[in-house]
Amino acid sequence: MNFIRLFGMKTGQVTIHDIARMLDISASTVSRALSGNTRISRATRDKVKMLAEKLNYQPNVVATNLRTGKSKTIGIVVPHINRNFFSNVIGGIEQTASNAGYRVIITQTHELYEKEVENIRALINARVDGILVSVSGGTKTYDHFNQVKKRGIPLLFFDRTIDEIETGRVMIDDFRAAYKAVKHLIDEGFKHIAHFAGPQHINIYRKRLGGYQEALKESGLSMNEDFIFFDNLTEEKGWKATEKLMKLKNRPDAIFSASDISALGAIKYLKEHGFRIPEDMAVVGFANEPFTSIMDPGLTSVEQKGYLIGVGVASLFLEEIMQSAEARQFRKVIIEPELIIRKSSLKKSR
Amino acid sequence: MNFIRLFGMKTGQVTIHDIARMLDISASTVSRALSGNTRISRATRDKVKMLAEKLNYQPNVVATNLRTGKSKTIGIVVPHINRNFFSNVIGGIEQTASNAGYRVIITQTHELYEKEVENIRALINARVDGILVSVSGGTKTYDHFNQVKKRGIPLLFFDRTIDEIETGRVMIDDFRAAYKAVKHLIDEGFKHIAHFAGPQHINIYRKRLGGYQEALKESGLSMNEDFIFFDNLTEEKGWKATEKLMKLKNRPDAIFSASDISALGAIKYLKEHGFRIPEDMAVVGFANEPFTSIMDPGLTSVEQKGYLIGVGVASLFLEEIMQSAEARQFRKVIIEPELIIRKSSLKKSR
DNA sequence: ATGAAAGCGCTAACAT
DNA sequence: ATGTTAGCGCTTTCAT
Repeated sequence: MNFIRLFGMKTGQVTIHDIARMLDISASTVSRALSGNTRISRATRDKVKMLAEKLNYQPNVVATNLRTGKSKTIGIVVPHINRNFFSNVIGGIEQTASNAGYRVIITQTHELYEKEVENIRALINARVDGILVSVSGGTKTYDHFNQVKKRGIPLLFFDRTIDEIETGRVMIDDFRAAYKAVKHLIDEGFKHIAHFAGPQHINIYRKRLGGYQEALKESGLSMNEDFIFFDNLTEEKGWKATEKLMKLKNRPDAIFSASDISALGAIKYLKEHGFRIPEDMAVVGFANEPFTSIMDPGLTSVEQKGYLIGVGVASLFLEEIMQSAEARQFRKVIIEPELIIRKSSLKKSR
Repeated sequence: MNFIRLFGMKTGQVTIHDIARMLDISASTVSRALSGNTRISRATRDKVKMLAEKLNYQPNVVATNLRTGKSKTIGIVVPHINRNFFSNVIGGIEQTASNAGYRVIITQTHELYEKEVENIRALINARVDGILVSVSGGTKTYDHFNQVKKRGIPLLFFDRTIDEIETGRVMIDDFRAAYKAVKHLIDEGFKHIAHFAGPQHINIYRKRLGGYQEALKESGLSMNEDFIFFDNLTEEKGWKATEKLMKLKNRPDAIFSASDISALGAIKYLKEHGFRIPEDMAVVGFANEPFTSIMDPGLTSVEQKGYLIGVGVASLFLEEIMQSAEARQFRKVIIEPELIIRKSSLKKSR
């Protein structure tokens, strides 16, 4: 039984030892030749590279990861992978990460705290080099995040962040986004602006309400409590809220909705009841969902720059990993939102 | 210098050796106790588990992967991660995979052959246990796929497949989808049906044209060459094609478009020129993009069941990995498409 | 029921 | 410029 083992038996794949044996040199020399950086003779390097090519050698990065303690992998945790905004963010992360030689593992929480804890644990076990999180709606305690930090793994938040935990983070300025949207309506000449504000225990919705109030205040417009709704931001709730608004004695002339989908509900109600948009009622949404450009009239909305957020948070990660754990400073990047103006909010003739 | 090393120094994380040392037993016993399956005394198992818990031990899966030659990871290759259809597929894969203890690495090709080759190589190097691919538009040669098979890594295709390579695959029946759509129009009483067919070098578009033809033939309706367009399926091309159709002496009374977006172009043209939908012209699209349900009138379209395709291809992978490489048989799963009927195609009064 | 030892494939400190 | 050696953390035979 004296076969010369030519290929790794388990995997059936070529290893540096195979190459070493065939060239009668040591494995470390092969390793050096392939990584290129160490001093090695031109001749052996060429020999090694050619043979590696010929045998179609592919390095086992699992072994490298174990040896070096790095995985060149980033873990992502999002509520839903297939929500337009998040898949744009993921696209941005993937692009930036892969340019820097990192792979990306994606997990979703479905807004469940338990799933989030489990995903974080799995990513730690996989020894990812960093974890990028948009926090689930159901998250109450933060121990799992502190675990990540305690282990020295870079943790970054995007979009849905937690103030209590010190990390790098990237988000859009919801206050300013709302301010811009309402200011635009005011500039167009609308004076009685309603707001679908959403549940106020959620951070971003509070900020959007704040921006709405600020814009009104700044322009000396009064706030009308009957004009503000705190329902969930569904299409149906948008429809119903609009119904209520239109039955008031003093109707508003514009709606700023904190979500596109409830803005859609509003528009459906208005159309069904023969009101003209924007003449009888202007509408502005939030998120710039693909359908907003397709509706008739087009729905003015706030673009949240998902792709840019992804690029930003991945870049922050790359920055952070360059620094020693002690030198780390947690940068906060606020992305300026953009108001995409369409017909649903244009009063002035142009 | 006689410190007892308590924790792995590189990673700063607890290992089975730390636990072994503290309990004065061997690492293999710890390993057994934690994996649970081998015969071990109840007492030691409990001791080990409690200490592991207390120290918050997290197994290093990289080490396990190296040792076992498996990574419990599936690689996915798609053209674009943030296209609605693909992100639904990915959602289905992620769900199914994570239930079976697999993680998922996602890569995108942006329809580029070179990117596809590179991604496949990276996934091989990462020693993923399987690779699930929806082939890029730019792919001309198949050597990179054969590499995967040669290495014994399960390879599966979904949606965009390659007939020349023997693999498990999951897709929808495009022929039947088109047939159903056109049959529906015929049943509604439309007799002169145009088709935005798309570039015919692409598999699925040929099949859709086939289904269109079959439905016409079966109903004894004649085909009119002026009614078929082979342009790219953009909104603009849909608009222009419709313009041409409406200027014909013998106009069609319905359009079946192989994509929603060009159907949208058609609808925009029709609305802008005062034609009523579906009275003057019925329209059916393909893909059931979110906007189809939001338009007015709603656009009848073919639902491609992305989530189901994801579940299907992940399940096929799990099946395949149970079998020895020799016993493998490549199952082909065809998902029955569903026609989502909305107002844009309803002639009969109801 | 438990331990000793070997090794997955790679890298890197230390030699020469 | 190259080889030797050790070890990343785990699993798994082979002993006892």
